Amino acid sequence: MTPLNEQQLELLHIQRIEQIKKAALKVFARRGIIGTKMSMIAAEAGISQGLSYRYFKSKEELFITLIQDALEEAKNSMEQINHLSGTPIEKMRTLTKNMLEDNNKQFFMLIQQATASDEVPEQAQQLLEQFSKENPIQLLIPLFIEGQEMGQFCEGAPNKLLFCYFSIITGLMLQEAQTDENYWIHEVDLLMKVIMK
Amino acid sequence: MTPLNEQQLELLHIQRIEQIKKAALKVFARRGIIGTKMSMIAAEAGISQGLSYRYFKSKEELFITLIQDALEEAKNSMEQINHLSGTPIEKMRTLTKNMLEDNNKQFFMLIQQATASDEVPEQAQQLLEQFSKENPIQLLIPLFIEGQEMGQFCEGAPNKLLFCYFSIITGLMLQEAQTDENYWIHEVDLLMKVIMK
Amino acid sequence: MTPLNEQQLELLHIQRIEQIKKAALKVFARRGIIGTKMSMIAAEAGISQGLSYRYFKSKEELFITLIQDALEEAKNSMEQINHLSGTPIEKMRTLTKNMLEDNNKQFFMLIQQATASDEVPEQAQQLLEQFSKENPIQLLIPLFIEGQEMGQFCEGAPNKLLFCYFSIITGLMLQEAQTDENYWIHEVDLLMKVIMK
Amino acid sequence: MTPLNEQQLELLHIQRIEQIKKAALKVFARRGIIGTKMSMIAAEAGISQGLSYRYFKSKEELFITLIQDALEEAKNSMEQINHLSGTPIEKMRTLTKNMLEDNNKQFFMLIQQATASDEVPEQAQQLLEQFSKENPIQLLIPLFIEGQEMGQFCEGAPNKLLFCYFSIITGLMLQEAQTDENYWIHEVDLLMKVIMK
DNA sequence: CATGAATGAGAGTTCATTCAT
DNA sequence: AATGAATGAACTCTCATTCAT
Repeated sequence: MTPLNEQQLELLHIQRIEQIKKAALKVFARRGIIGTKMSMIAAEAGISQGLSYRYFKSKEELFITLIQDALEEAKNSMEQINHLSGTPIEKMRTLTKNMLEDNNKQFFMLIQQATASDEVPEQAQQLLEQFSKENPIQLLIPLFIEGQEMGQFCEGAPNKLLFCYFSIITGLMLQEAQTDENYWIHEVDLLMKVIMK
Repeated sequence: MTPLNEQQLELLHIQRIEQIKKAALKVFARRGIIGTKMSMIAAEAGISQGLSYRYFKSKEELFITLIQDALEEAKNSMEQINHLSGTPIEKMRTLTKNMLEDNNKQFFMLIQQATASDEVPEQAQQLLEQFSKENPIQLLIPLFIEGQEMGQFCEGAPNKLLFCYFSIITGLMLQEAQTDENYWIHEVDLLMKVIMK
Repeated sequence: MTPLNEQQLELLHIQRIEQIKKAALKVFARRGIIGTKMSMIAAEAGISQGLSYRYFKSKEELFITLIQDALEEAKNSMEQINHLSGTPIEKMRTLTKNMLEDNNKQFFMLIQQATASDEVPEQAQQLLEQFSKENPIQLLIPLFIEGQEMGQFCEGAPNKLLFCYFSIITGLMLQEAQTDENYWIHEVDLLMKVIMK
Repeated sequence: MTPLNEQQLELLHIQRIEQIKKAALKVFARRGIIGTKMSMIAAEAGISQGLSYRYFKSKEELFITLIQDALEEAKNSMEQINHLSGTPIEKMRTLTKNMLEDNNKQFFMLIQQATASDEVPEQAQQLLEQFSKENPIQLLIPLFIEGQEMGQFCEGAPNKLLFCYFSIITGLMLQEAQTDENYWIHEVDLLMKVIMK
């Protein structure tokens, strides 16, 4: 039993946190905060019931942490789109595929669960509202205008079109969430019809 | 010696049931079956906690009853569309507006909540599966084909287009569900873009 | 609607009380005070749920009243035995048959239920204790001694024999209570073996 | 890293179950299933309200388990009587003393409570009915006949005599149940008079 | 007087969180 | 650090009692 040095302990600590967060994300995304029992997360992570509490003060804190991650991830996705190369359509297609990917889908679902429920912790509520105010979706507007000017995208107020576009994504994910399938990732072009000419 | 006659009692009975169902629908639609406490429904209906149990054996039974109503309503909407007059586009527009109306929106949300959750009562589960099998959405396919033949609707497999179309509706409702606004009902035409040429 | 005069009202009042007491006795005797719902008594009496409360302040009061009646009845049975004619054995046989009769059986069961349960109202508890102290069973002791002197009854401490005798009665009633039969009333002599030579 | 090894945990688990069953038996035997609150059992066992639910799914399951134990115990008592040595009278005397012992008395009372109540869980009902059908009391009949042939027991249909005999036991226990005394265990011979010549 | 709808306190049960080991 | 047993607040549901009609 050689004691581990500080660095190794630190590493283990981080790994544990990630392990728990990953398990929690999977369960929260599917079942929401109320529908999720701490025992489910523990089972999913393969640890004991009490252990999560060494790393997160409460179920709420764990949920809030994940919401933060999810919003950050969402923001990143939006920001990075402008660094891609290609036409507006190609960029949107890439973004769409990215969102429908498994990992991001869980983040997306988590946000959806949180947005749709009245049961989210106060602080998560605030993060969501702040996100909604910052509205990173706005970051896509220049891209949209460019697309419209190029004649690729259809006419209309860009923010409305975008809102509509994200509604499809949301709706599809909810359907898919039940089936564990990844059908629509192959039908991206159909989804994009709503914004294309 | 009964102060009220049978007819009056029967009427009051029905009114109470409707009152409770209305309150329950509102809360269930927003919060799902687990997130909803019977005390919330009672408060919403302006009655005491115990009273609901004179009219519904349990929270589950109340929920199942509402799911039944919602599915019936959905089926009716689909069936009646063919009795409308007008072009396929006009018919779809009517259906869409109908769905986005407040009352139907709540039914829609309820079904969404039930479909998305693992915690629904067995019987509700079965009703949803049966509905899914019957797939009343199929009723719209002839309309779609007609629209495509008339050149109003875009090409593509009708069932995919329909699925996509309902995903938008779902997504929009979820967004709106939080705000109690009725914004998109005014933007029906934008939503229909996805199915139109 | 000729108004009834005071006497008639008084009569109705008494009849109602008897009606409720009779129904309550039947249900209490079988199910005990906790196992009995006021709605059961109402149903048995063929009246509405609320009506009992015009005649008895509470379920407890109704129960206590019946305990009083039962104890009184028991005392009477014991007292009257000495006014009967016949040998000690004949007297005991008469008493036994009397107890096993349907109406008295219910009183007996009620007392048994009350004695055996910890849930009886305070006041009922006191009545039972007082009865136990007065011990009307003692009234039978002279009869017993007479029987022993006549060589009809077996030897032994009369109070022990009596206690044992009543235990048989109790036990039999409990068995019969389940079956609604009146079997043992025909086997009185077997029961009496315990006290006879 | 588990502080206790598996064996120790297993042992603690069994001890807890026994602790809860013992407390529950004591309370159920006195108050029946309805009259018993889970909080009473918890208090009697010196544990918190929720803990019982780690070991028994519900109050009903706990009750059923105890009924099973009680019936098993009863059956064993009957079966073992034939393995004893001695005359029929001596055997019955042993059985009687055994039944009046404290632990068995509680089992007996539990069965009595369950038989007398309409509120027992379905499964407990079935166990009781099955026991009643198997009728282990029949096991005593050969002993009885032997006793009659030896001239120790009185004449008469053995099953009637046995029923009568058990009624005394039942009745006595009910009396004693209130007092926590063990008086009659010293007066076994008096009880046996009913079956003896 | 009589009804039965309505109330609300209290019981059974679950589960987030704590704690002994 | 890790386990899982133990706690107790909070939720669903029942039923004695009250009250409008």
